[in-house]
Amino acid sequence: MKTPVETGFAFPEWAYKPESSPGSRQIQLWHFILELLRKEEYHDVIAWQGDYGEFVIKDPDEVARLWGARKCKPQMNYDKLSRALRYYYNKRILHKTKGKRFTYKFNFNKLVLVNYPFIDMGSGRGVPQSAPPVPTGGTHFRFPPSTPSEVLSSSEELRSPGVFSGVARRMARGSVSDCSDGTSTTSELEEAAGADERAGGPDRAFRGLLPHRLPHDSLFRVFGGNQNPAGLHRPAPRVHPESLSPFPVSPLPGPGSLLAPTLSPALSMTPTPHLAYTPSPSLSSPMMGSHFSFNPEDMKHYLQAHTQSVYNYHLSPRAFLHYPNIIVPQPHRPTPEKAAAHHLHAPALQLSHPLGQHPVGTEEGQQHPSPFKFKLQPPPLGRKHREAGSSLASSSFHTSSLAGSGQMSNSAMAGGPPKIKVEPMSDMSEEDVEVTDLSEEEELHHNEEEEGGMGTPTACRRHLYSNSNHHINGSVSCSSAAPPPQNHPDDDLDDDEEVFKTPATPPLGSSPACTLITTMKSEPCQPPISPGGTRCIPLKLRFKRRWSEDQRMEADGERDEAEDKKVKAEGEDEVDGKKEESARREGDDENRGGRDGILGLMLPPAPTQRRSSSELQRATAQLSLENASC
DNA sequence: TACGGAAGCT
DNA sequence: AGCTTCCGTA
Repeated sequence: MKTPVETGFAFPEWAYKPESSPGSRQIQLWHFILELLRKEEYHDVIAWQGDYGEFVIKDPDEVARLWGARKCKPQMNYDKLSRALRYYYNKRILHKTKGKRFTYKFNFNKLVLVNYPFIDMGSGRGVPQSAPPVPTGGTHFRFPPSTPSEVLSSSEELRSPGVFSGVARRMARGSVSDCSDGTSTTSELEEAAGADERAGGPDRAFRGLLPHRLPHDSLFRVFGGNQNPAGLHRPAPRVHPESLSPFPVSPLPGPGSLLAPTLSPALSMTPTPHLAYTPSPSLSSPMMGSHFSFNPEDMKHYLQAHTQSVYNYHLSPRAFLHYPNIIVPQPHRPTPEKAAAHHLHAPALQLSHPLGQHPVGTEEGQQHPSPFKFKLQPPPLGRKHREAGSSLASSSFHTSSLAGSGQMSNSAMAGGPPKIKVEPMSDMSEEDVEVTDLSEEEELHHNEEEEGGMGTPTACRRHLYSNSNHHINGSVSCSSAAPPPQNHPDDDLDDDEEVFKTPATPPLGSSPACTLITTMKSEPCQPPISPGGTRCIPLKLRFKRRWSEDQRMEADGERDEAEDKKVKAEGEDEVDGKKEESARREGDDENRGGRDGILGLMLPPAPTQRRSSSELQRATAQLSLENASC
């Protein structure tokens, strides 16, 4: 096995430039943390530990000092640093590992998104510059440099996945340069970096991080794995308890790896797709074939994967929509079947895929030529909100509504009430949650069926949920037929919360939509997608729904948050006290929904579509066409 | 030790 | 936006 992590991971420079800080050259704390984590020399100060993505600050004062040096804030201390970290809770970049001192955990989902912020599929020419060793020559992928300057140096920097190896370091330097502390982290880091480079160059660094060379794909995968935190399957992942990167990468290079039992379902779900799409040949191969190509299909998969990630991780679907420069080539329309086929190829993956794919993915993704803007940071709800979430309304779901949620819900719900043990909402940590999905197998079957036949991609969004967190077993499946939908038990509200929040109304399509989120809500799940081709519709619906939500979200987003907060404030006491109970009640009441997870399910009234955009329409139209084909 | 509001800075 | 600083609370 390789240690994924050894040094840490490599994020392409652009990874460090979240949309959130466009243009900002200042290093962000989380970037900095990753940087430290990546350097062995800092392992005594901060290191990966525990679950994937989980790290412990061994020497808070030192970390604070380093951070202060980097930011030229001599007054920095752990108290302040930790405040900044807490600030990330809301952004969902991090969450605290409860019960473990100075231990936090990254939400790689977001990071993942960040990783592939700009994909220009439109032009066939793009190549993933940032991508590590890219197997295939011409890919459509292109990772535009955040800044022009970066572009210049791009080749190398971008190329190396090693995070700081290239740009990051530079950035660091630049940012730090002003401060001439001697202690500045920057210099230290730089040195380290230099060492790395000398040693092997970017590639090397990269390798160090991941098992083989993990391309972005790998990263995705990893993330997925990480995400699963549930620890469900944790089996394979971590090689070294400590130095490790958050990515539990499966040792298996090829598709097999994906499928590998060890991988958690979650992995398969989220990550898998990614893998498929990833550039790296070895990894990607499973689904796509031996080599990854940036052809439309691949891209589609890729998008799907992203989508999945979004859903899985509770990222707001909006993210996709907003995705800045994603241009999906519209080559030939990918047939759903194909997508399915891909999924099928990788069994394990498949399972996961179904869910994930649909959501945005595949068809949608491909179909839409229009560029989406991606927002990395969905409006985070406060914990309380989430917890209270149940209260529901507040947040409302973002959800993903779209398909993702729908399916998810379906699958989750449909899947029969999986028994899930969920911790009180309050606790989001994945670790804590244990979920058992009784219906896993069934779900899986269903999924297969769906994919294969009905396929819809939709089917399994649920996995996302589960994957994302809770699926312990790893089996991820979506149950199409399953009866009572269960909400997903989500433990990790952080990640999931958004997901759960779905608009209550199923706007667009009511129908078939079992797949749609609607299901989640209350209706027992209707058979998700009926084999008859329903799926086509669902996609549209989903798409629309998503769109609607997206629209709504944007409009309401801030407001919602505010409301949430209010709610929280108002109801907090009550909610807190009752969280668990209420959650359960909800579950019981609705029955369909999972218990706790359900909270999220409780959806607020459906938002009305506020507006439509030409792009959307176009996309929809395209989807329709595709569907028609179905 | 941790959380999160509030205000302020860049 | 992304912290930084301060502070009250648990």
